[in-house]
Amino acid sequence: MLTIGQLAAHVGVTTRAVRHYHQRGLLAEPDRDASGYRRYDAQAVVDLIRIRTLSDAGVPLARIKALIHAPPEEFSDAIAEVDGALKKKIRDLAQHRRRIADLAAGGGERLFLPAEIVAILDQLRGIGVSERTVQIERDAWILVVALSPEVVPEWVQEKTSAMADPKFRRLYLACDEALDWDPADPRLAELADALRQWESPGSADRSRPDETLGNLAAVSLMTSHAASWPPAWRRLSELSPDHPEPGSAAGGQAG
Amino acid sequence: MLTIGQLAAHVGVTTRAVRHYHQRGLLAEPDRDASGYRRYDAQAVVDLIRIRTLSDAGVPLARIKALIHAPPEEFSDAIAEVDGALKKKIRDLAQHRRRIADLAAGGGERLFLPAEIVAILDQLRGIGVSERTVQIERDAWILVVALSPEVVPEWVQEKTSAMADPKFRRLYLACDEALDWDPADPRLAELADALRQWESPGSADRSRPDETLGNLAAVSLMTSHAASWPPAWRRLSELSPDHPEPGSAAGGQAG
DNA sequence: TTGCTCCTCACGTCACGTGAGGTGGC
DNA sequence: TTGCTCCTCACGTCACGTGAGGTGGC
Repeated sequence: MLTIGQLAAHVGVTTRAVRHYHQRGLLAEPDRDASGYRRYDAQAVVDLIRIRTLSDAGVPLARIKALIHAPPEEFSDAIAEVDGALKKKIRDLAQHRRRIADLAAGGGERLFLPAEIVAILDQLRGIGVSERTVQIERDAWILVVALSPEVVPEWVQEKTSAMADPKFRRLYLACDEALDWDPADPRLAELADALRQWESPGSADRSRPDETLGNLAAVSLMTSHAASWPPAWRRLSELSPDHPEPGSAAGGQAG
Repeated sequence: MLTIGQLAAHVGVTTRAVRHYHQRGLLAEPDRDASGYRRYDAQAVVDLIRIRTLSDAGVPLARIKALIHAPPEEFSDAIAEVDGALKKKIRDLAQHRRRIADLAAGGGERLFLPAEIVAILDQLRGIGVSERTVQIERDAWILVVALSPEVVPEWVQEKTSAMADPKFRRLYLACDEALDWDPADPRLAELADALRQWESPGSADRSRPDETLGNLAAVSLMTSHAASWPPAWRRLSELSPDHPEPGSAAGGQAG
């Protein structure tokens, strides 16, 4: 016969856990000895290991209580279900390992943006765009993805084909340099003109009305986001009334 | 700018969780709009995803709070540690899958007894011992393993070599048949004589004092366990004063 | 006698869940 | 006007952990 401490130690749980299982009605209260101590037989070891095996597998105590007294068929069905849940949990944990690895790798844009957009940001870095501007572009994309995920494929397409145009790349770099200019700087007007003159390579292929309607929400979102832009860019935006977002992720425009 | 619902939905958490992170100081409280609603920018999305990635990986919120403001080196050290914990958790879950599979497989003695003892029990079943007697033997072993694990290898050895002796096997089966006899049945005295006459094959090789001292605790344990035996076996025990446990797991005796 | 185990309350913990009661936006 | 989202308390949940205060066994 075992004391509660011997039972608990052998099964690898605390005495508090054993008492908790008594309280919840999972494990039968054993007889007491002369001094009121609980005395356990071998069956209690078997019962406790069963309880622990299920509990360690993630089964809630209330469910374990029901399963203990369930017919064999219901029990084995439940076990199959628990096994499926464990498999899923293992897959999830493997996924979490990949995600914290992304976290460690420099902060990991992969965590909060789809791969195509990460590729665009890397391309910007590749042509020499400053990290500050890349961050502004990144933040714009994050908001677009969060609020209007349905426009993302189209916008990515436009941005990608724009990036293939050397003129666009030059304009983007020019906006990048203008980041800290005085809003009264006369060169901003020139830059605004150049932006207006640049034509998106893909823009001729699309039907205007669809695009306008589809982007309405996203454009208004970008406009509110523009509040956090540097002064020079806000001025640039005022100088280009057709283009409310000079440095944004919005399709076909330099930033 | 995002409302709390939009932010939460995009990151895949509840609004309650976001407010909880504000309360715990993990996520900065953003500015409010005219009607007192929280308004989030892209950085909040980034911060929340970071928090969630760590939390999903099992890092306590208090630790996440410290890590967010930690230098990069401490951060990556912590990530490595978290990754190790995840690896361990995955191994543990794989182990739990194996254990619930044992549970489903007929209740699984493998769960609460070492393999060599399971083999002994299966051998008993193989020679035709009743399931009731096997259960008594099983329960005896469970108590021995729990209370005196150090004697187990020796007792297993003795029991295994005894089982190789045809005379022992016949005696064991005889005790099995005697399970429900009347305690006054005269055949019990004959059986007790036969038990006394049987000599363990390995007993001549051992030094008596060592054995006696080493088994003292276990023997007294078996004696208390004997209280749960059927009446005929208790009588058998009285008739064999040298052998207090006729049907027990104790080395060298028939059961 | 000392240290260890056992006993029974009963409050604490962790990361939120879940109404309760009320207001703002479309 | 209706339904949905937002707001702030504040108590509830799950599986125990952790003393508090006291007694029994070696």
